[in-house]
Amino acid sequence: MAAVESARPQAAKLRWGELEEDDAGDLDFLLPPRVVEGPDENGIKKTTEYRFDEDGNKVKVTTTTRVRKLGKARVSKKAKERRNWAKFGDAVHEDVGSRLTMVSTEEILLERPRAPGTKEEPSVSEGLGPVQPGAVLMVCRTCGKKGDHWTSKCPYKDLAQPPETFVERPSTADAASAAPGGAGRSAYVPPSMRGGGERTGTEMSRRRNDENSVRVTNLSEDTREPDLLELFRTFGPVSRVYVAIDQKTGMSRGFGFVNFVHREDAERAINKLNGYGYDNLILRVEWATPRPN
DNA sequence: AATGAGCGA
Repeated sequence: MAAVESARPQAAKLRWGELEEDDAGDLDFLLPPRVVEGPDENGIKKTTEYRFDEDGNKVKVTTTTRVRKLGKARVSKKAKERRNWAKFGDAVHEDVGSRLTMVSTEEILLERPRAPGTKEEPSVSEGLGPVQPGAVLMVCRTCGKKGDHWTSKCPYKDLAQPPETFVERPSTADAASAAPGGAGRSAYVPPSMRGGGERTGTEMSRRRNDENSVRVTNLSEDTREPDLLELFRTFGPVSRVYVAIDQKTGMSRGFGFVNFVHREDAERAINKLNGYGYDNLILRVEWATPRPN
């Protein structure tokens, strides 16, 4: 660095990036200027320039390039073919060739818990008689009843199939998605649970339920709940799947639980899948012992 | 080898 500065004091004014220049760079003024010819009618451009090579010898460099004519982009055969397709969709009403790209007007409906602008939970006080102030948040997550009892005290909590008499409880999956925010419980339907129909009466619940609970261990670390569901649903309606996740790492802990609506299905699943090779590992499938609360 | 999270007065 010091040597450079003493030899060529003006280099001190250069920024570090400019110092990266080839040493000969400073002597460029000794070279003839660059000459560019063309491009001619064929798009051929010739450039003649001079530089110093690494040994300090003057070298003449001529470059010939073909310049693509403006607006004459190369189009692949396939693309040309596509241009001859008959117009379809919204483009059938367009003049041929007027536009190659159409803006889609297709409506895509997104499911969301509550559409913006709609009101939240109906007020607790409506029609429920006297409600303790401060009890507004007391909504049973099992039956949806407000201001009456906590989930843990729900009279229906042990019922596999909640009675149809539940207040404000949509009885079908369709009703659940058609009335976002209106029901007493979350209207969100996980993707794997959407599209009701077949599943009537076997509603998957996030709620813990120890009925017909099957413990699955020796799961590979990338087995997720949908995978478990796929595997076990062939035995009958599954009310819940759970894969234990390490809260710190977010990784599977290698075990999970599957709850069946019917005990016989659980039993068949255990008999069939215990010792079953899945994702390079041998599954262990057994009855789960209920966890103490 | 291994037994789940959330959701509160």
